[in-house]
Amino acid sequence: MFLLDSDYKTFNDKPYVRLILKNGTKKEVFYKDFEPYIWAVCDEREIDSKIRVIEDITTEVQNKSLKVKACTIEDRYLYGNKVKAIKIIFNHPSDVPNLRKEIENVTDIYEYDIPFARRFLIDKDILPATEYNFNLSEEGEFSIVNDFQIINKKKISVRPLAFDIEVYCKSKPDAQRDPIIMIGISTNDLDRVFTYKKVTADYIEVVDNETLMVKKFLDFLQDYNPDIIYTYNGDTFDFPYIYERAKKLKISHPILNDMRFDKRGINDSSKIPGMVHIDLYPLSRKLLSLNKYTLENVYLNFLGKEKSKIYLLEMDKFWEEGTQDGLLAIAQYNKEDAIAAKEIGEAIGPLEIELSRIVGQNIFDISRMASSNMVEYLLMKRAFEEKTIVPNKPKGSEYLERSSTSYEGGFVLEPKKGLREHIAVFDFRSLYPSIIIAHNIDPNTIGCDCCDNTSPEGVNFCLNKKGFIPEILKEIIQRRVEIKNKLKSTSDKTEKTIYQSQQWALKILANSFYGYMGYPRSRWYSKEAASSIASWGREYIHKAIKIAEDMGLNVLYGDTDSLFVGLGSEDMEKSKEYRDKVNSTLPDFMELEFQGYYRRGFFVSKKRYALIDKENNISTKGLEVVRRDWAEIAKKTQEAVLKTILEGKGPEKAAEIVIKTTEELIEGRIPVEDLVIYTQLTMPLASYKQIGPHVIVAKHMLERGEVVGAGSIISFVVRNGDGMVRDRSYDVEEFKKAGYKYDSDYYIDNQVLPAVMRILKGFGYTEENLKFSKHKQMTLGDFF
DNA sequence: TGGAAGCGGGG
DNA sequence: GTGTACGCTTCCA
Repeated sequence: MFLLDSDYKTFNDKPYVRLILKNGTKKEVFYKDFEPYIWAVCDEREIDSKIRVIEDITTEVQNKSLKVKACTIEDRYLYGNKVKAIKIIFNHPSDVPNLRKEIENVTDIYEYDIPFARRFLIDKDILPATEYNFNLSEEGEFSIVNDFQIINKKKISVRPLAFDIEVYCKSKPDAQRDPIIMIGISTNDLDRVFTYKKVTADYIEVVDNETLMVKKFLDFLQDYNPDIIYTYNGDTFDFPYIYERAKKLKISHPILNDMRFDKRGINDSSKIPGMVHIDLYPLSRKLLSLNKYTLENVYLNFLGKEKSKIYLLEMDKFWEEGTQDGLLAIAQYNKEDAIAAKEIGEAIGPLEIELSRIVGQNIFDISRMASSNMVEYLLMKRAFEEKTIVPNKPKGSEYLERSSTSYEGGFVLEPKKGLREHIAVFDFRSLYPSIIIAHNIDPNTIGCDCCDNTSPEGVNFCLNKKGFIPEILKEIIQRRVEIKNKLKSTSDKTEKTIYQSQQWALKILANSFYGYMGYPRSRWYSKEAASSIASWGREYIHKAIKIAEDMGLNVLYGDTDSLFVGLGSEDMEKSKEYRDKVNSTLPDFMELEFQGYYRRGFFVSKKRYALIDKENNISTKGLEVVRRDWAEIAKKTQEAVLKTILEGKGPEKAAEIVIKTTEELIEGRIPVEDLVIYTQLTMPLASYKQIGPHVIVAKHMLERGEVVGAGSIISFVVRNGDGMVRDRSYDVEEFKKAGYKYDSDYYIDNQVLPAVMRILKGFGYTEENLKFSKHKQMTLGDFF
């Protein structure tokens, strides 16, 4: 049996930890005797009197009087020192925030903000997604956990389901108005699409109306009872939409009662207890480095697969017309989206499971946690084992102070601009983790007189004192080495997937320790540690650059732990020679790795470059404009420029494209559709202090009786004339109806040129020589 | 120049 | 839920 998910429930004012266990089937069980607690530390001579004060604290909440349950004295460590700590035990987790303020007036407190169910996993040393023997007994209608033992088995089996909905809408989907037209499902057993207009295919099930379709889906979910639900953006779209729509349609269903929505600013989440919802959109953003995170793009770039496309307008039309072909096109698209989500889930899900097993927190939480947060839970688990009290998160003022003090990060070499051929890319393997271990960098090892271990920043770290963080990191690195060896020696496909995910999980964690110590919200924050790590890193990359230059190699660019070297030809021997030479000078634990060869590329400025490999795969960094607040003409022109240069046709050819576009703009030949800029109103109109074009346009639309407000996406075009841009902006309909002419200067100077200049700046072009001019005779010489 | 505001994915 | 939250870029004032 393994733990799939956990939380807690209250019965008769007492908290019970609820565990969802899986063993072929799912079982809900409870743990009775876990008590919420926090730590208090004060001068040892005052312990008894402080305890008496704490035990007397009473507070009223909703006519109920709250008191702490009990206090005990325990031996603990705090910041490396042995202390007698007061363990303050509470009756219920919600008593902690209610009594906390008053206790804080009496003495310093710790570990007051660790959620109850998470605390349970830490203290009881239960790893989710890991096989255990749970000894259960029945008490009335409840299953109670008596005890448990871990079984060392690496394989668990989970039952996934992915789904996706399609909505019929004219603008932004609104659950009060716009119906769901199809729901697609993909599992290991079947792929299915539910809809309610007549269309025939073996995977489609047609019901009478939307209400029955939604019910059918909810029934399916309940009957299939998946362990994991994969969606793409289900946190903020599919789940809330189904919920709202079901409410509107007056559907009642047990699944709806179980759904929970957690709105936390940017981090919304949707969940059904017992079914772990993994939203692949935020995960893809976290794990993959792409310049666009549409399902289509992730599917293509991560799995190398394509799926059928459909335009929103097309979908509306197909649904309205209701022809077999049209409906089939929507259904096919819907099905393939669900399949894509499932396949991406199968590639990423195992990683989340491994992270969950290593960090010791629920898969659901892990899939939504930033990696620095995972590091923190890992450290907290270890701290508990070592009887160490966890440091507090910074309070508001301290957080602000930490945020405002910056330190020098990695070294970034100013790139050699222009087009280059034969580029070898090298990376230091785990540069920062290696430094942390080698130099024993930890908030508690800072400052000693006994060791010769001072960072270029001037901070000394003791090598004789045990460093909590480097110890844990060392174990992670060692585990990863072992797993990579196992990976090499197995040919079993399932084992390979597991090892692959395990080593990926360990790599993510190892690489997050540096960021963790420099992250202002960390419990184990240390600016000295983080800045020292970075300073040692700079030293290593400088040495590697020096070696390249001594070998006569052309270092084109470098950033923190990577180097881009011009080889002059496709000289793999030279590349190897360089790598080996650097490695012979590095300490054992560190290694420069050859990452790849690119036949062509260019560097514009720090963090901005593009490369093309032998298979014509283009990778870019910091260049592309793919956001909706850029007009199509800017995106199109930029893409053409990028391709032209990387294909080796020369920047002159790219410049010609730009000049031609500006000419077409001036002559009014660009269709209005390519000039639309989309901007969302994020607040009520009255709240705006800075009035942008979209705000004015929205006001006009409102005056005309159109429904716009917070959340509306305003599309506008800029008209020619003088004055502020915002006073010349109109929504597309009005712009067309009035027969306005667009402002070519605006589109040239604020859209096309900034987009292409990101690239062409590196080739010596200025805005001026990319604009079409009737009077100017262009020659190559003008450009340089 | 600082700070306000928008972006992202989904249909 | 013992948790109040991103990281960057662009433009207005």
